Amino acid sequence: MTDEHHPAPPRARTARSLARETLTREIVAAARARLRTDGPAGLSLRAVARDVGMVSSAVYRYVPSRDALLTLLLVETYDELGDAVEQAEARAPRDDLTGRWLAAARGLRQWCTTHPGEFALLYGTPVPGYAAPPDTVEPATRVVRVLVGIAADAQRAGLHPRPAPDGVPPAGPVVAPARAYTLERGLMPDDTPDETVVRTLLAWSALFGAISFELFGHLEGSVTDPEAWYDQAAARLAADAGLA
Amino acid sequence: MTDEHHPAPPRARTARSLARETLTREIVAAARARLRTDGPAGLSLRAVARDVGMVSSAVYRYVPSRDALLTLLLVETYDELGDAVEQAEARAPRDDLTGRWLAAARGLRQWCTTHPGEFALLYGTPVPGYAAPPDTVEPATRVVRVLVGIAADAQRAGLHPRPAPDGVPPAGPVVAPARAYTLERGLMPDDTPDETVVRTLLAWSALFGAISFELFGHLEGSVTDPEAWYDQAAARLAADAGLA
DNA sequence: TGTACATCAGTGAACGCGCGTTCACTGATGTAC
DNA sequence: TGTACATCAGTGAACGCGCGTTCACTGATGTAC
Repeated sequence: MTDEHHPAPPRARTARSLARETLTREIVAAARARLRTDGPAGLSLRAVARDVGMVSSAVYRYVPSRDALLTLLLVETYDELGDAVEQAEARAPRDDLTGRWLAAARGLRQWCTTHPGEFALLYGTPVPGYAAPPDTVEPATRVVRVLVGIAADAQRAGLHPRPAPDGVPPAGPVVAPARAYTLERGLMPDDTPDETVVRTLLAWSALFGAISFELFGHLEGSVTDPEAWYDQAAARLAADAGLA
Repeated sequence: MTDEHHPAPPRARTARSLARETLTREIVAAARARLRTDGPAGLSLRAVARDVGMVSSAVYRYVPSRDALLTLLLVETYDELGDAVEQAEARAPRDDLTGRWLAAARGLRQWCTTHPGEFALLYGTPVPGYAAPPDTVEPATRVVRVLVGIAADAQRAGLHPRPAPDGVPPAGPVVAPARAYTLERGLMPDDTPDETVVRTLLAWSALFGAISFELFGHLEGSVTDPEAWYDQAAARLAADAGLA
């Protein structure tokens, strides 16, 4: 797991290990800043090296390759976003389900709009030639798990989403994998109806659709106050998901 | 408007002008294929030249620069997507509003999933350093105009969306620019309620959120049949927008 | 129908640039005695 | 506390590569008479 270039951090807080930590942080910070200007696909170790005032080969003491840096960024930013959404949601009173939903949704947008480069990395076009390793999967699920938690509490509180519209085929098969995932982890009560699961998934992807449209410029001309528009959208998604 | 390198096409169908047309098409086709493998940000004139069997400088007879090629691709693919959605919607009976909506939504997903490279260009991370010129704006609005058309017919048919949830601030200011846009172009009746406009915008961005999640890999693990899931989502968005 | 000139398509070399990554080297820091 | 050796951080040069774009040139096509 360790090799000569990337040893496990020693237990002693030596000057060297402290310097290593700061410089690693500086490199990651510079890389994140670069995301905004150059885009995830344009991320360059040499540019990052210049930004932190190192010669390009020196960053290889800290990061084994460009792909590894991308992975580092993915994990760190997925986690940071997860933290932001969890903390925003946690601030709302437990029994105010709509309030919790709106808080989570706003926390989500808040983080994304203040970190557009990172948003592009996480939710924009995947970087060609780069395949995210399995360690990025768990951090990537944190946002949707917050939403699932709210839906689960709504289910426990006896609230139910709107019934499926007429003529729609049963949602069971469609949501089976998602249901299995949440049940295995005890994220939802066993008796959660299919409709709740569909609605949660729909609301989740709809929130990201709204943010993606804002950040990628598709609201230009039709929405001048994206924050207010997002709030309107989030409130309706909450109501449709049966949170009130 | 014309210069020595990019003259207006002559009226006569000379061998030269025919060759020019085919080769231009080949270049654009090769560029579109490249989008899938290299991503929009990685689009390279030299790679395209290789693909069409030309020396790199030769493509400058057909396309003045890489940015111009991007613009060409944007306009062509926005228009192709617009055609696809319009035609899909046009095949449904006029008075079946939900049917028209579902047809449009499916046509949208169908085109996007069969053209993932182009989808990334249109709706993924914007290409750093490239600013889309104004001529791309009109083609970009064609999809939402189809949805607005359906909502307008629903309004004319006396159908109304669900009322806004309790406690939500008035949507009027938020949708004012969108309403102005549609009114100027006669796309919606004057008396269309704010709620219809919000719901249409929400449904529009939610559809793209769903497609973006599918194509960019965010449904992995939670949805195994993205087409069926999309249908479920689209049906609910239609119902919530008051189409039935 | 034939010729003379103008236009255009495609070539190949070149420009200056940036990229990821490796490697032998230096000097500083850490560790064991 | 001091010394000897091992580890590590950072340097600078180099590798082979791809990029967008320009330019002088050639041969083929088109047009005017």
